[in-house]
Amino acid sequence: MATSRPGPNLSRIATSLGVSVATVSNALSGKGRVSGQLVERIREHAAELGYVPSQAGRALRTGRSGVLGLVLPDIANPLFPKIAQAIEFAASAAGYGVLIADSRGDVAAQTEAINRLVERGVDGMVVIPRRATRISSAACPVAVIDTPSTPGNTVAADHWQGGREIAGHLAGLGHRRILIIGNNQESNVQNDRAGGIRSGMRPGMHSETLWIDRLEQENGNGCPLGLAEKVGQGFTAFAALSDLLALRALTELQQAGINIPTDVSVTGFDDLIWSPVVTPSLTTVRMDMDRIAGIAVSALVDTIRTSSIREGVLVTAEIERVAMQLIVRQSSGPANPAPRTSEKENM
Amino acid sequence: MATSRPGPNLSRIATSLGVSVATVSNALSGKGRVSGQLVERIREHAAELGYVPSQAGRALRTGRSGVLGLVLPDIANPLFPKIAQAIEFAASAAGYGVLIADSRGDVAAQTEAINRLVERGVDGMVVIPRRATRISSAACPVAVIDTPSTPGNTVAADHWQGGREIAGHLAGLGHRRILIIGNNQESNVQNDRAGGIRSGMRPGMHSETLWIDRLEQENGNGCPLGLAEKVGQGFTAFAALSDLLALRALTELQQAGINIPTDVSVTGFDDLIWSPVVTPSLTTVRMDMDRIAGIAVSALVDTIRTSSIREGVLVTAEIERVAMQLIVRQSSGPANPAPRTSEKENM
DNA sequence: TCACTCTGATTAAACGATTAATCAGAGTGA
DNA sequence: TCACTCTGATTAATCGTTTAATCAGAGTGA
Repeated sequence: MATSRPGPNLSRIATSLGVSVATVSNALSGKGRVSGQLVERIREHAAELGYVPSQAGRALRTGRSGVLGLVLPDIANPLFPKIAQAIEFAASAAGYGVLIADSRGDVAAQTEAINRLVERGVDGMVVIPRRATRISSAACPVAVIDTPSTPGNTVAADHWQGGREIAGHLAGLGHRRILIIGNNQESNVQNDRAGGIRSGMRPGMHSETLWIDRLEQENGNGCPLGLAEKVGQGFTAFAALSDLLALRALTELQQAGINIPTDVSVTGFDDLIWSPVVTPSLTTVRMDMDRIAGIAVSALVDTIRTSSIREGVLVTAEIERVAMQLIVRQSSGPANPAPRTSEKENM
Repeated sequence: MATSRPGPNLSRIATSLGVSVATVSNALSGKGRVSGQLVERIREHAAELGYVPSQAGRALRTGRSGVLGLVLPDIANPLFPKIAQAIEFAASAAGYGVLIADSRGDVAAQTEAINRLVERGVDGMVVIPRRATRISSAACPVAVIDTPSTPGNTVAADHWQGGREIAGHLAGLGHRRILIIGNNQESNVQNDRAGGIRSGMRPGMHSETLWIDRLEQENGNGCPLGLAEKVGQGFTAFAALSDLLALRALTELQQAGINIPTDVSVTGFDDLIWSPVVTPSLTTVRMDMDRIAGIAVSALVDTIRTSSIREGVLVTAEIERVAMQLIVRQSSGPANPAPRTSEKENM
């Protein structure tokens, strides 16, 4: 129950040096008027005492906690490690801590998670929204990372352009019939990626889109996608809208005895952890998460600094879209004019 | 710059009701002596004003922030989503927030991350340590989640037993020669898993262990593992020590024209997100992260409640190991007495 | 009636930092 | 010398909550 004081505080330093707390505070923050040598002495002494300012005291006085919230409604998302890492890094560099909030599940839980963060006094938050939900702005500045086409988006990877990269790459390899494999038609991100692919196709090319969640509603989770059949229909390239889907396609095709990239090509999105190490390694498109996180966080921090306290605003950044980068690996190759599923050549 | 007051505070409620702040505080926390009806009135009024206690004020007074730190030195780890989700859920249920800290890289960075958390005033932290590092306990209670064989471990999945499950499963399918595929020999977790597999093998069974990092030091990252050759040497089962490695093995074998599970079996660990959806879906062993997180957090919270402030202790829990659960899917099947790599049957 | 206890409330002092307001003293120009 | 400015420091209030200490009043037993 004891509320002892573990570390030294301002007043300890002050009395120990025979000056006032205000002077110590000013010296350390460099704000008031303190003589150069005194500043020196105070800083030195503070350092040697191992002084760490109390966030609680500061927060109480200033009304700012120095903490940002990170809301990831789709936390099972395999992109999470990258996102969390990038946000934490950027925030930490700006002197902020990162409080995570997960809403397992529905939109109500997302709102609830946001409220929890607000109650904990975050100064602002970064939200990667659940598919197609709008953030009714909370009681603090909010930066949204989704996709440039989403209204209210702060900054995001240019998924549309990423799609064009994929289309261009496949077109250059001579592919004419492309099957786009998506998960959920509600997802802004996936829609933009698919749209980008379609818009990047050259005359004479044809695409079809397969949305897996529909298929799974009928046939159960993890059901076969029937890709071998698609190969029979003349599709030579499978452009998945995420690396997880690409992996699923890759293994299903391989299991059916179809060789990649000899028979057909497979591409993904995101450059997730397994993409470089599967066989064949996955051609994909990478987003510069560090850059995106950096922009989001610095825009957020700027807004926090300039806006009055507890104001709910959607943060805007100068750069709203960050280019994606095509990573060509082994899973894509020249189009095979007539791939056969029944016989195959080993190299 | 204005330090305005966004929400109502204790004194607002107090004056509005014509009572003292202390009474309001007591009524809301149920601590002092307040008459039943007054408690009722105060609670009601607080609720309708939408009162939210200031964490800063409380933290300053009590010396507790209500925040736990989560240190994940190996944040790129694909297990991260599950861990973070489970910890956040458990902490949130106990009334705590979760501050994340990532140390990209070395052990020094890990220490630095821990310090950052301490500076932010966390009441305790959960650490998933970098391979084989010991946590020199910080200035607050620390719960460690690694593996039961690690000294100082608080609670963890029983990786050894998980290994035995795998061994038993493969033995039951008639496999006699097993190749264990690990990543890093320094990892306590992987060593325990491998040890469990070996200890669970029946007489007449034989195993060999392939550590990938060595291979990659010579041949570069993402190099082939030469598994087809191992099949030629009579190995019929490949027991990877993580699902990522299993995936790598699976695709390499498939690409070499070896059918799974007809020719050989592949198993993993962790039941990561892709395990159910690849073809063939992956037989693996799942850890009950929710349970582990629950135990770790409640042990941590208990320690925080009872110990005096800022004391650095390694938390211990009653239950130290949590059983892993075998998930049998399609990637494992009866041993094929003489698998051939050059020809295969499609079902 | 007096001394005492018990109840239900209030008072006031923290916690640690920030910052506006104040102040002492030195220097300066007329 | 006086009025003024400038510098370098101090004083004191404040943020919102918790909690030990205090207090007024009612009830009680002798």
